[in-house]
Amino acid sequence: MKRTKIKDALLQQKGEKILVKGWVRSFRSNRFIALNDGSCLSNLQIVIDENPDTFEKNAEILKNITTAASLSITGTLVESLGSGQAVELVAKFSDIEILGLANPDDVQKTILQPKRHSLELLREQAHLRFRTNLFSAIFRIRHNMAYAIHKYFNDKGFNYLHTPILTASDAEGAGEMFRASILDAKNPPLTEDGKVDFSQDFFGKETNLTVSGQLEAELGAMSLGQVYTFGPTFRAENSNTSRHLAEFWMIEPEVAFNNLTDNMDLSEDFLKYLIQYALDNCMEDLQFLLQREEAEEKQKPQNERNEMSLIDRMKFVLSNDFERLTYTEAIEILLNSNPYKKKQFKYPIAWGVDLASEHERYLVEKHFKKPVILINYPREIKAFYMRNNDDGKTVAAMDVLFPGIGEIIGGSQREERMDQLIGKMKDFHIEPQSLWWYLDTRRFGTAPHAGFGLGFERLLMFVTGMTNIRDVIPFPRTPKNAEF
RNA sequence: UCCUCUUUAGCUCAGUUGGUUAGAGCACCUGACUGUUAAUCAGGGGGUCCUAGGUUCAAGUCCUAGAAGGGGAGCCA
Repeated sequence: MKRTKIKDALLQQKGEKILVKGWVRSFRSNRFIALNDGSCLSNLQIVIDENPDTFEKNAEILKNITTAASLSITGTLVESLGSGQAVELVAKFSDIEILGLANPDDVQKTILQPKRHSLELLREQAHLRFRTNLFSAIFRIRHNMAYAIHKYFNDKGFNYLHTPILTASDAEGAGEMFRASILDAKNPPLTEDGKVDFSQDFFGKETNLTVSGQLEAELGAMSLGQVYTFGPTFRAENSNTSRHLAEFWMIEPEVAFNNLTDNMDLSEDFLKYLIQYALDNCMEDLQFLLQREEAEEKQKPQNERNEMSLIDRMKFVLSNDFERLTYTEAIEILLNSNPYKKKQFKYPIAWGVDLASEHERYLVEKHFKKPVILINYPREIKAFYMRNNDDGKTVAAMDVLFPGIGEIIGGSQREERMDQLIGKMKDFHIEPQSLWWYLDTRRFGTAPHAGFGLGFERLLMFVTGMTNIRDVIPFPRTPKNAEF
């Protein structure tokens, strides 16, 4: 018989004989097995239809139906007599095959033991946390969001571009990089002036893991028109926060002939599509996350609680236009704000200084109370490739700020004018020759274009309501942590 | 990297002014249990008090250094 997934079994006609396989979540009264196979959040209840006088004869199998064991069971689907579920599967001992044992003494030492665990402990056992309701829900949603991203871009005629993960360009300015090398770490070959001789390394030059696929994506966009990347990204920054990972996944669309307004429109439409997709396709898991969040919120003091629930926050973003304003306007608002007047901000506010997260949070969570797109930042505080505005002071940058998360998207219209671009590179102490291939796109039929980077895990934080980024990626890499 | 808090049983935590044999709930083990929903009831086992020094007659408790983790900040997505 072919295996039926529990997700489908729960919808199937009563009276049918089916085969299911999965892992035991709990076993009660020598009779009721809660079986989960990951196809959905819900368990299937197996009811063992035997008299107690058969127990002795089947002691071996009875003993081995323990939390976390894997089973294969054939049985008949019937209407449930209990109140917790609509249907259940009735089976005899002879219908149950133990596929994999789980010793209760050992299970007890893991998060598989059927009780509530802290997120910190679950993180330490990331290899087992998939087996929990919470993390199976999160990673089903993660899959659905990844799929929705590809679907969105495919439906809009974008091309998925695989930009390199190993890269020799060191001028992107997006952060500290991880070196990729096969040289002997203890005794690397040295040049005459005592530096590491990377000419003897695998690529014949110093290479690193990518911090962004943007520059290469621009090259693709200059022919394919619209491209996007979706891949791992590596930052060797010593960031110890709930919003940063050393290895994370980033989506970077890049569109020829788009200006900053087009770019804002794309980012807003894209985010709304993804949130709508989650509501349309992940409701069972979202309901579970909602209930979990509500239980958590009850533990907190009133003033720290969310004003809106998870699903309400998602619907709220869908039904409101993102607030679009310039950096200069944002500074004005902040200078006129109550917290500024009462000297409640820790960091200074002045034109030319980057906004601190307390300022961004004020704008998003207090002033506008919805997602905000900030544009036209001072040129000195943004990357070299962002297009100079005509005022001579600002660049066509945009940051999309979300409540509770901060910057979820960073992007810009790119500088397409060769002279301006070279001028900017010099200002930022980047040797133009090192990016000769990038500059070539401006030599041969240059065109206005724009793009942005979306942090995949930050999106997932918003969609799942998880407040630590380490809980929305299977195996988080952070300073001092690369287990599994 | 900075600020701050935490580290005691498998887990979550209590542990008084430094003082006898370090406790609870859950989990686990043994037994009971055919309509349970993280089942329930009875009994039982289980400790490198984060690590290394130090003070003291005596340290889970006080001091110094370090490690790991949480929260916040910087950097950013």
